[in-house]
Amino acid sequence: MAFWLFKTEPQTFSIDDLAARGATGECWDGVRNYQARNFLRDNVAIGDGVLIYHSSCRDIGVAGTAEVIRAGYPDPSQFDAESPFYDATATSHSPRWYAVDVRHCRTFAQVLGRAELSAATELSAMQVLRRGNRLSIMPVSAREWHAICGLADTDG
DNA sequence: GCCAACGTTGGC
DNA sequence: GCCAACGTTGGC
Repeated sequence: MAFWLFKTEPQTFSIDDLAARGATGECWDGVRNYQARNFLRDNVAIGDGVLIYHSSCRDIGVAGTAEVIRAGYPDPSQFDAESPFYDATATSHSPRWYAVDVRHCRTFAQVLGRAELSAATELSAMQVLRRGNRLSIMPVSAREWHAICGLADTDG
């Protein structure tokens, strides 16, 4: 079992939106970066844990957790001419972009902000905390995962 | 709104 | 295949 961090802008799709999807979960589509695509296509597996990270908003940070319920498959939005994620160069025979499905597990009492995360020694090397980081899908170590769950448990 | 950092594009 | 220009991301 592996752990991941997925970024999302909550004004577009938040942890509450994910929670509202219940056990059905949500297709995590629209990822248009090759490194992130490769993770979705090749590495993200059913049962993996996902930190839901809110970016570009007032309360930046880890908002809760989710679980992968479907591994990588061609992102349907690349074939949808009406979608902002449409990619005319992609074909069903040769898809370019991938998605996974996730379902909500937990909403933290408070969003764990960057200052709080940075203060934890176990999280000193966390990729999302690195300056200039722009990856929207990135691996998280088991140690980081457990440290963050621990912070959430003792928070609020 | 600013600006640094990054990924992508396109001319050569 | 290099690399400068450009557009985007994302914290502040």
